[in-house]
Amino acid sequence: MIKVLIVDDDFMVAKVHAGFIQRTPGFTVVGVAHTGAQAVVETERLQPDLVLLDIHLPDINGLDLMQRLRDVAPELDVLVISAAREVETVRKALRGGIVHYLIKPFSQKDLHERLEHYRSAYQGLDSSKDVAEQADVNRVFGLDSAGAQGGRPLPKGCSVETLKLVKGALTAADGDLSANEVAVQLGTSRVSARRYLEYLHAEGVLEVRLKYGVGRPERRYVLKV
Amino acid sequence: MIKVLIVDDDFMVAKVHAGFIQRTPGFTVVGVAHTGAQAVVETERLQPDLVLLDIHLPDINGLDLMQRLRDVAPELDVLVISAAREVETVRKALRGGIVHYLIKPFSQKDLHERLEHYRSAYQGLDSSKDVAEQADVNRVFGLDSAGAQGGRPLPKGCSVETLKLVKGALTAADGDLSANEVAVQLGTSRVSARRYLEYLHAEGVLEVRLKYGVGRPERRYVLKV
DNA sequence: GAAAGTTAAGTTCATTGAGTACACAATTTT
DNA sequence: AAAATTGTGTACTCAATGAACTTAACTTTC
Repeated sequence: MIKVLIVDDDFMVAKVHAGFIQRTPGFTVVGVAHTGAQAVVETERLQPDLVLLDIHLPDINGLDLMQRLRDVAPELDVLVISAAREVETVRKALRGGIVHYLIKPFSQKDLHERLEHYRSAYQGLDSSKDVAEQADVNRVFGLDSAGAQGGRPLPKGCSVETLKLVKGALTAADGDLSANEVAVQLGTSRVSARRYLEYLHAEGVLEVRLKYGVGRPERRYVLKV
Repeated sequence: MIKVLIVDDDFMVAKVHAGFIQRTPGFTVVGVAHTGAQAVVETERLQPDLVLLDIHLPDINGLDLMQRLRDVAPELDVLVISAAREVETVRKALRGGIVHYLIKPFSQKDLHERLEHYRSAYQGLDSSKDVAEQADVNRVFGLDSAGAQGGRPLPKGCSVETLKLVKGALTAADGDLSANEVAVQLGTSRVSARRYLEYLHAEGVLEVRLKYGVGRPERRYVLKV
């Protein structure tokens, strides 16, 4: 569980963020601070993994606060959330080694994406490994060619929604599935199921095994690795 | 022209890097340093925009050196190039606000990509602008592709009133609704209903399920739990 | 070992809803 | 009062799917 501390002077905003993060699987809100002083105290006490930091605070500039928090907890990661969009502020924050800089107002989806990215990128780089691969570092900087849907734009005649369903079916399945089985499971036609399966196969996500019997052999699809 | 300082204890390596960067349009090598002490002096004297920094140095740890360089030139960006792949070293560097961390050995292509990225991302965020857009920040983190959706205050051509009606319809509905059903219920056109529904979907408020039948599948919208 | 038999893969295209471009009317700004 | 702006609708094009079909890759039979 990734422990998050929210730092925002606006009570309502802090509450909303807290609620959202609490509902995000894998994340838990361990505390909320409304001033820089509180933030330092809470960081020391709670040792969060991640701080959601608003730049605008009553007692101290958020960027300076960031340095203080790092003194208290060197392992701390910071996600800046701010309405401040002056280039100098942003650049300074970037040089401070932040996880991301979200400019208000942003949608729940934006925040959700950043949290997911944090989990997969930064946390994949933790104690479970001793040495990092270049791929791990690239992931942090968003160069993850495979992972999310950021990649190439699906062939014409395909939808993200259906693709997800197909992936889901394969993940849920214990072993391999035929196009027909996938179709039945999703409620689509075999033709559609096949479209997506072959797409995933072309992408290198799936492996195909032939199952022989009477008649033409059946193509059975399995997720790789 | 982006001024680059190379810091590497190996003379040959430094020379190779320098040659490569010199040949990269838009970049120029202003100096080379082989020790941490030299690096500090040269940084102060030459005021480079970017430092190519090897972690392994004879007189000081590269990560500590980075802090010193920042003291001398706060505007400095750092691209770490190192054979060091201990996770702790990498994480520490990331928290130090580096531009990227390239693990040796790497190809010229890798370096070239990082330089191009630096130019388009970081330099696009310089004095020419006063305020940054979310898109600018995303570019730094390599999210230039899909990230769009800048303004939260509703897309052009939408009203809060209608938005509320749409939300209301969804809340009242027991299950999911199609754009058409929402339209009929509100007395608006399907197009308008869709506008709001897709907006809510982009916001992450709604979920879309496809209902398959003959012909193109129907998008059915449900409020997320 | 060729022909027949069997089963599923692969293709075509009608169908139906999604998505877009632009026109329009009601505002607000100049 | 002319011009820009905004929220909506009309009329269209495009896209995701499945039914019906043809083709392919095997096994079995003689």
